[in-house]
Order: sequence, then C-alpha cells, then structure tokens
Amino acid sequence: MPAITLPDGSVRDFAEPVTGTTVAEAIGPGLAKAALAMQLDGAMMDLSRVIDRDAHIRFITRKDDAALELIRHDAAHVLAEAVQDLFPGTQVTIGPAIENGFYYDFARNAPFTPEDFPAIEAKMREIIAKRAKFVREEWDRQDAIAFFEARGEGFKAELIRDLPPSETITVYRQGEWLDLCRGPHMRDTGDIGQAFKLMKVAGAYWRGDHTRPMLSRIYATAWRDQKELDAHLLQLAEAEKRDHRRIGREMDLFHIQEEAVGSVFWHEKGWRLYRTVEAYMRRKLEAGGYGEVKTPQLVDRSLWEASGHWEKFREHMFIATVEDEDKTLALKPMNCPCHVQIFRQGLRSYRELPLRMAEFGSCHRYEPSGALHGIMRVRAFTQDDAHIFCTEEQIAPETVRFVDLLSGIYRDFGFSDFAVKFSDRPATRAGSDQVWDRAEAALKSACATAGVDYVLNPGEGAFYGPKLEFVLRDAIGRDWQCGTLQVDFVLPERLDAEYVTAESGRARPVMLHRAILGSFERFLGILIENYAGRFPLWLAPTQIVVATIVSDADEYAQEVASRLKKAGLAVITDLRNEKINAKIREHSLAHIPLILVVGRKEAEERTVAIRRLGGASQHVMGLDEALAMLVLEATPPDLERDA
RNA sequence: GCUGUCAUAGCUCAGGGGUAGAGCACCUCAUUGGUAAUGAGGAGGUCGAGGGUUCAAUUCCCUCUGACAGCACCA
Repeated sequence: MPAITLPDGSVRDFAEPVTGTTVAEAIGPGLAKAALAMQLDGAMMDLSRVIDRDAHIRFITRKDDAALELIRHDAAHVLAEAVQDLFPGTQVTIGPAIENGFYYDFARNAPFTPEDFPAIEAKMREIIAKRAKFVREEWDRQDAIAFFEARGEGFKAELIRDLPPSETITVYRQGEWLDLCRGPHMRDTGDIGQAFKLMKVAGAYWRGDHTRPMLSRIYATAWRDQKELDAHLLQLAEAEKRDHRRIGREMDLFHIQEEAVGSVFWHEKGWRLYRTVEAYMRRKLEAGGYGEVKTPQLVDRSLWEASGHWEKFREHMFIATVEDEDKTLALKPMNCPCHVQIFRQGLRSYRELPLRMAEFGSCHRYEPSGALHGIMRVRAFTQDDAHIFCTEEQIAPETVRFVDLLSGIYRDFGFSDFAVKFSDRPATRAGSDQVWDRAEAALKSACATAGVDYVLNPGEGAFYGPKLEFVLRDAIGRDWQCGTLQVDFVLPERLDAEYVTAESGRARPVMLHRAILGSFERFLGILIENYAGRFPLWLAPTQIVVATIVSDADEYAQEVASRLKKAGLAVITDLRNEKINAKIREHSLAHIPLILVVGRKEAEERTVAIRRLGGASQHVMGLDEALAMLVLEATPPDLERDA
C-alpha cells in the first residue's frame, strides 16, 4: 500500500489508496487548508487524484510559483464559463496560461470589445464567489466528440479528434459548466482569488494558422494577490513610458511619417546617437580584424536569381525599373550576394582566409504592414553585417572570436546578460547530412570553447546551415534577439565563390553570416528603451547644457561651452531669461545627463556647479578640473581612458 | 496581410448634425532670479484623405491612407 515520501525525506505509509487531500490532512490542518494541488513524482495533479502506489509528493500552495499557473489556468476556465453564460452561442476553443496571465480564444460572429469587459469580469467574480468544485472526469473519446458536436462546439470536437490515441480524454466540471481539459486544476473556483483583470481583445487564427478562421481572443492578467497585480500593472505603465516611439518624439530623435512608411527620418539628435554607435562599431570591427566595404543598393535581377533570393524572397523585395532601360533591379534585402561579388574579384588564396568583410549595409525589405513597429521593425534599415569567408576548420575558432567580440560589445552598451539559442537542421534544407553533422559539430564545439551555454532550438536553423542567435535582456527584463551567426555552405556554391588551396587546387569557402546589433534602427530602439532615454554620457546626443542664473554670466557660460565643445563634447547653452528652476526642470525632463550652472559667483571664481541627471545635489569645481573630468567620463568604453 | 480599435492645435486630450475647446509647448512684454514650472498677454486647427446622406457634416454612412494592440510573418 502506498508509501508516500515528503520533500523532507520522511515517509508516510497508508493502509489503502488515498487522495492527495487525505495525505495533506494527515500531515496537518494548515497544509490541508493551503494545498491547491500536488506534484506526484514531479507531475502536477489535482488533490482529488487517488494515489495507489509509492510516490514522492510535494504540495503546491499559494506561495509556490507553480500556483500562478494554476490560478491562471483556472481563471481561463472561469472566463470561458462567464462568456458562454453572457453570450450564448459563443464557442470555446483553447485558453492557456501564459506569461503574466492567460487568454481564451472564442469563436463568435461579433468579436468582443473592451466594453464587454466589466460585465464579463463581474460574472467571473460571481463564479469565483460560488467556490464551484473542479471535478475531473474521464470520458470515452467518441462520447466526448459526440457531446461537443451536439453542443455546436465544433472546435472542441476537432481538438479531441486530433489528440493522440494514447491520451485519456478528460473533462473538468465547475458547477454546471464543463470543458475539455488536461488539467490539473485547484480545488474550486474560489482558489483563483480576485487579483485578475481583463486586458485586451485581439484576433487570433485558429491553431495559429492564417488560412483558418480568426477567433476572438480575450487577454487577461492574473496574480496571487492584489499587490502582485498592482505591481504588474505598474510595470506595464513603466514600460509604456520607455516606449522608444514616445521618447524618440520627446527627445527629438526621429520621426516616421505616412509618405515613407517603415523608414526613419533621423533628426539631428537621433542621428548623433546613431553616429556615436556607428563610430564605436567601426572601431570594434577594425580592431576585430574586419575590413569594411560598401556595396550597391540597386542590383540587377540576375544576381538575385543566381543567389536564390528572386525565387525565395521576392515578395519581400522592392523592385525598381527605369523607363529608358529594359532592366529590372531590386533594392538589396541582404548584403551577402554583394559581398560574394567582392570576394570573387581576382583569385583568392587560402592564405587570405578567414576573410572578414564588414558593411554597414543599407537594406530594404517589404515587411507586412502589421509587422511594422516604430524603428524596431522597419522596411529600410542598416545592418552591422559581415561575412566571414573561411574553411570548415576555421568555423570553430571564428565562432569563439565572434562571441568574444559580441559579448564585449553588449557589455559596453550596458547589457551584461545575454542568452544563446542554437538552431539546428530544419526539415527542408540544402546540403548533405554529413555537411550538417560537421557544421553543427563545429558550432557546438565552438560554443564549448567559448564557454557559451545555449538552449537548443530544434529545427529552426536556416535552410543553408545551423545558426546561433544571441538574445539580450534589457533593464526591465525583456528579451531582444539581436546577434546572429549562421553557417552557410550554399551561397558560395550558388554564386561560385572559390579560393586556391595550399595544393594549388580550388575549393569553396564557407560563409559565416554574422551580425551583432542586428539593425541599427532596432538596436537604437532597444537602447532608448533600455535606458528610458537617460543615456550614459558617451551615448547621450546632448551631453551637457551650460545654464546661466543671471545674464551677467552669459559671457562666461559661452566660454565654458566653447571649451567643452573644443574638447569634443556635445554641449548647448541656455542663456534664456528664465529662472534657474525652470531651466533645470526642462533639461532634466529632456534627459540631458549634466547641467553646468553658472552665476555671478562661478563667473568670478572660474568654476562650474555640476548637477547630474537624477541627482538632487550639485558640486562646484574649477573649470579646468571639470573639463578634464568630463572628457574622461564621456570617452567611449573602447577607447583609452587616461586621465 | 488578418481581426479589432483609433485619427480634433507641435504634444496630451475634451467636445459634438448649425464651420471647435483645455493644459503644456510656441511668440510678445515685464521680471535678473542660486538648483525640477515667474507673471501677464498673444498667435495657432480644411477636425487624416476622398465620396455619400442632409438645408447644413469635423460629428452619421462608405472607401482609402496611416497609427496602435494581438495574430500571422521576421527567409
């Protein structure tokens, strides 16, 4: 009869099979009250499930992170019941727990609107207050299909039909209402609590397939208690304040307008930021052994046909023609075919490999309108692109070298945390299995050498080779995929790139496609959001403002500004007839990192009062001393910082 | 691209079948002040574009364009 091992190692013997509830009660009334579900040998289960064999048990209480998923999943069921109660004829489909909450997809002729939310939420609270017990039932497959068909729940019936034959069909009841569900659930609807909120409605394709019907999805957030819910809502509000589109306007960095959808108008300050990043990258690439090139924007169709883009990528390409010439050209969506053209000029020797060819390549891609997002997802962008032409043996050392370069760059931009995804061979691919074996093995061993831990992303590689994707985490915990390293055996073949081997033979180089920032537009958007516009000094488009207290200090302020400017700092003066309070407030709101205040006293003593953004105090320094300090502080992180 | 929502002054937003309003920003004048808003005055809008209904449309209807959210896409 079951011997049940608790997390502390102690064992309880029971004379006959028992439910989780019984076990909890046997341990103590406190636990019996707190337990929401159990983990039996690691598998989450309802407390009502009978345990008839020896097992390790762990009870899930509200304190466990696992409780969040239970709360959210149960709340999804309650949402579905509420909706079917209020809107008869609505079909239920699926409703999983997701990060921060849950959603439920409904099939209904008229989609839901946020105006429906108050009624639905009220109904949900009603159902929760009833404390309806969750009851698990195992049904016969055919009976279940017939049942849901008879109710007009065609989507549910389809789900059951598609479940693998080995799967037990389970249904959960809560009061009068029931739903097909794998479970597990908590004891009753009351366990959900009140800390949830319906957030938004959205269309979503049935089973994520754009050829199938669009359903009406309701998103909600749910937490253990009101405090957690409030914290989450606050975080959403904070994230909105960081929105690069808002900051871009407020800081006068860029704009986008109707006549050039998906392209950025960089304003002076935004372009200064862009150039700072570009200059930094140029230095890093130079130091990293890359040579920079620049290739054409408009390239004849024939090259795209040869590269395979015309066949595989045409719908994403901008095509251009001219009246007087019978030619079709395309704006390049990628730089690789052009780089191969440079490689192909003249005979290449194995001695030149690895050959690292970098370009700040301006590309155009016709992205679907719904994909566009500020400067993060655009149709005209510049990649920090490079292709490394090398031998197969050089893949591993080049990968190590690349990861080293990339991690240093991310660190300099303030991202200490990044993750790596390893995407291996997809179902449809070019190249033999042996080549794939070699390419994947080379990448893996390179990761090991470089000390890179990766998560496997099975089957997600490019058709021509495996790839690494570098995902960085920003200041508020969001993930952004920026860097990539792709191994390519196909393009050198298609575009006939070759080099002379040590034995005077000819061989195909391997191409490594790689980017660190991804696109400048997107990366700058990430930087803006990561820093919420409060850039470190070396990146700030305007680094310093010299603000006067009285007009008697104007002349001195201009002298200060001019000396700072000569030292290479981005400085402006504020000599307006405004009170110093107003000036400080305005420049603080504009996120200028440093305000140098000068009044009569400073002008007489040749000092400046330095106030840092976010700081409440200021300190007074001699002008020469301040100048030296600021120049040092504004030095980009890759340059010498000698005092 | 799909579904939904939205589009009024530079920005944030109110309004509503009888040709529009606030706050901030902007301009002018007064004020020369010591670390997050000095005061007073002024100017500023084909109400996204096109069509329809109506005596009359910024308001109602249709189409288009764009934005936003999600889905699909991100080769």
